[in-house]
Amino acid sequence: MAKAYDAGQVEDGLYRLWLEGDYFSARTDPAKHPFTIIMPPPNVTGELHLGHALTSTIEDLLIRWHRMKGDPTLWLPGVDHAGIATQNVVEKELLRENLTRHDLGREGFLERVWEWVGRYRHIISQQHQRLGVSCDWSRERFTMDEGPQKAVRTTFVNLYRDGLIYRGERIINWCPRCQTALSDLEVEHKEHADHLWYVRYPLLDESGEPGDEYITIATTRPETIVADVAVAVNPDDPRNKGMIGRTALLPTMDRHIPVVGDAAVEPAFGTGALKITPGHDQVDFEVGERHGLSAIVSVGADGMMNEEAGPYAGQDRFVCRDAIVDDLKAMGLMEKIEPYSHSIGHCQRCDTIIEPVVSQQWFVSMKPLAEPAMAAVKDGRIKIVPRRFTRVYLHWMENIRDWCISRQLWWGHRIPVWYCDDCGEITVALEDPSQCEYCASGSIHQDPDVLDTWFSSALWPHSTLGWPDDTEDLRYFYPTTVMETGYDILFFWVARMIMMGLYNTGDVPFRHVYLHGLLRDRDGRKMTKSLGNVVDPVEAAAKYGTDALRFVLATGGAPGNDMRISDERLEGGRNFANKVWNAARFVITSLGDKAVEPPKPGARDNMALEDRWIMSRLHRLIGDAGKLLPAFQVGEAGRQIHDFFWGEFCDWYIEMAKVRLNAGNPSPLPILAHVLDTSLRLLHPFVPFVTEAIWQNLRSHLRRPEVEALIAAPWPKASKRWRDEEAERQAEAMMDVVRAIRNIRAERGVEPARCVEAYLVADGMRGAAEASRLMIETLARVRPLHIVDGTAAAPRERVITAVLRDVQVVLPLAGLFDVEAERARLRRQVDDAQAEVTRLKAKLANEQFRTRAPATVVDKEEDKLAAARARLEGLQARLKELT
RNA sequence: GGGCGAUUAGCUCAGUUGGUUAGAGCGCAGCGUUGACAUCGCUGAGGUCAGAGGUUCAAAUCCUCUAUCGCCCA
Repeated sequence: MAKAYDAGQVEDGLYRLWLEGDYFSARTDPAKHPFTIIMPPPNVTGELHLGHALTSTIEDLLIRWHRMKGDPTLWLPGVDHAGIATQNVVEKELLRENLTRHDLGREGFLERVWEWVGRYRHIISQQHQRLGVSCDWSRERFTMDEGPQKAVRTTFVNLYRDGLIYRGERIINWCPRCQTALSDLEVEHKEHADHLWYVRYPLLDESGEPGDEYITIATTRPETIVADVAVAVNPDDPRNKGMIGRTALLPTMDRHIPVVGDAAVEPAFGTGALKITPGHDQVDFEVGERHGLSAIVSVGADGMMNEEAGPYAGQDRFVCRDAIVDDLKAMGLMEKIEPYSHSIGHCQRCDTIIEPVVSQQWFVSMKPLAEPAMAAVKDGRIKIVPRRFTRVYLHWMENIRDWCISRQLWWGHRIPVWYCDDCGEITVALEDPSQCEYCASGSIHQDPDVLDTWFSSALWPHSTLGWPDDTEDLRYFYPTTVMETGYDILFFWVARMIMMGLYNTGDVPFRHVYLHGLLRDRDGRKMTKSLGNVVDPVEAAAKYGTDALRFVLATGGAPGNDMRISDERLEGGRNFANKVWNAARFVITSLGDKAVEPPKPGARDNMALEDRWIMSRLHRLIGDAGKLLPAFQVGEAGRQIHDFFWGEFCDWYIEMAKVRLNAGNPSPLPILAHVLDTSLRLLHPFVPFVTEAIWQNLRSHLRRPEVEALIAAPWPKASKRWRDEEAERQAEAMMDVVRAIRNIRAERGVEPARCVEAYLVADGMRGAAEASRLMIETLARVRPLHIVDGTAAAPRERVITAVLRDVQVVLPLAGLFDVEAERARLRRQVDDAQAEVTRLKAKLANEQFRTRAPATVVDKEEDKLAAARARLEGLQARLKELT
């Protein structure tokens, strides 16, 4: 084995080993419950980012863990066609050839998109493999595959026939740059420092001519004045009493518009009078409907003012704003302009300011779908981790609004609706129809629009398993076990999957939702291309090793919390992989050509103290990991395994084992091999490559290896028979002795190579001390170590003493002895011990504590007090002798 | 306007049913190179767990309020 772990050297080969061993393929076993994860499909737009790496790390971890537990596992990978996003990137590519999609035509353009898809699907799966994902590639799906296409169309038809999909004229969010309608979720609201313009609308007098009176409205959008159809005031607002029923003259357009009364008008806003523009505002649209007002649309699809804008036609909407403001000023109708801050919708994709506009689109009626989706979470059929997101989910569901699903794009699932050119009726069908289902006319044309990408995503957990067909996979793997994704798409995706899963299959799509946090750069900023602070997971994996990246992602934070990623952290991950590698290198080298059996708990009483200790610690760890992982506490589990491996196995056990090995005693070898083997199993889901690489080397040293590769090795089981409180207590005490001696040596500046004489006042720990003599001598560089009973048996003059919980250490360092230093040292420790005793005495003197606290807690405190007292007495006696 | 989260060592973060002398990594200080590992080891310094009340025998952990930062929804 190489002296340092070189990830780049081994990763590709190991992935091939796993592929060739066919470990990723899902197998059904009717006798067992499967563990299933459907991978959130990355967009086919481009390359994976760190968020994908986090997703695949956690999912791979869960999958590998369950696979080792012996559960039939399915991890199904896939890719999303990502309607707008992909259309945008392909259009950008065309632009470099000075082409638009219109130059190619719809069919030609789609050909180009499919070329793109071919290229990027490949790149994405390569990148995933680079990250070590053990998903079932034979079941990989694309949202535009035939199966998912059929699922989309079936769902649309069913919803339509159930009256849950309808076509209507509503205010929708229009992106003038993407030139498509968007759902509410695709709009990001941002605060803008803007203005509030106060505009006077002249009122007509009895003769029907504009008189001296006017009504002043306040608006943030003067350019839409051209589409005003009314002015509204609150009927309860005394300021505008008498206005209702009158007629105003619309500035710039000279149109007569009524003043209406409507309770929706907020009297506190501006002047209490609102301009009503039903064509470009949600609230105004509703006011318009109540008052039978027509809607005028004055902004075109491209964001330019249209012919309804009269003199302003052809101007950009914001250019027009300035022009109208100037004109109003010139007409003397601009009363005042105030600074005003409000939030404005932007296209999530391209950041263009959204134009709310009345438009005919297809919608899904959400309320009936939301009800069962809320119930599924409320009654626990679906559990969301972390739990706090349950409320966020329910709140959104309770206030759900209809979902605009049609997109004016070319790339995506075409809406399965045909319009009859003769009778005007609509045909909605699974198979492309050749004639109108009402009048049988052959003159029909399909709706040109496509569906929101998230419509097909919503079906993903069942469409990937074969729905609407009744497939074996669907029957066995659905409902799936875990949906793991970022909390930022809880509404976009998770909520909609629950709704559609229930609607289509009658069952929930998954049992658990695990939401991870967002990744940020070292300064806590969101990673974006424009900031240039994006960490490329493949680059990071290449530089530090895939395991390093995975370990940091898996253990660097807590569920649902955002996480910062930095080179320092990745270095830490790399160092850990190297540590594991080197510890293993030591064990394997020590084994030579031997093969060993795992230790048996029956033989425990004849084993060395440190052997019993590490076995006890190991089984405690297995037990803890076994509780943390099912609770999705993957970070905590990983940290505990890490701490055990580095802090106990490497720092102590291996060092202790060397003492015997160097004396020609091979008895630690089975323990070394077994603890390493077990640790590798526990670590494998976190750091699959380095552990597999090591295990391939270790395997021939195991007497009966159950399998060919670690990926398929059984997950360790915790055994009570290995738990040994006594050994833990004794071994800890002996390690404390080593630490105490090292501490004194460092403090007194004893040269590292020099051995010192030491006395260990062992008393009740005599047996452990005798057993640990050589260990203490070696690790603390002591020679000789005298083990004695009672402080009287150790020297008193010019000695440095450490009083520990159960034992005392006495170092007769005559040459380095300094009375003042020793006195100060002891005083500090006496103070500490005194404070501890006082604290515990007070606690135990409290009658309430004794009666109300559980007996085990009280006992524990009693023990602590006894130990603290003994220590204090020892320290005081020692201090007295000094003075 | 409503909701959620964060606030713990110089920095980044753990700490899930309340019971530790509050932990880790990085950084810092001192020491260390004859075989597992300098991608390392040993030793050490460093925290009134944002603030104020409260519940409790016991609070970093539960409740209320406040402050600062961030996010979501309207």
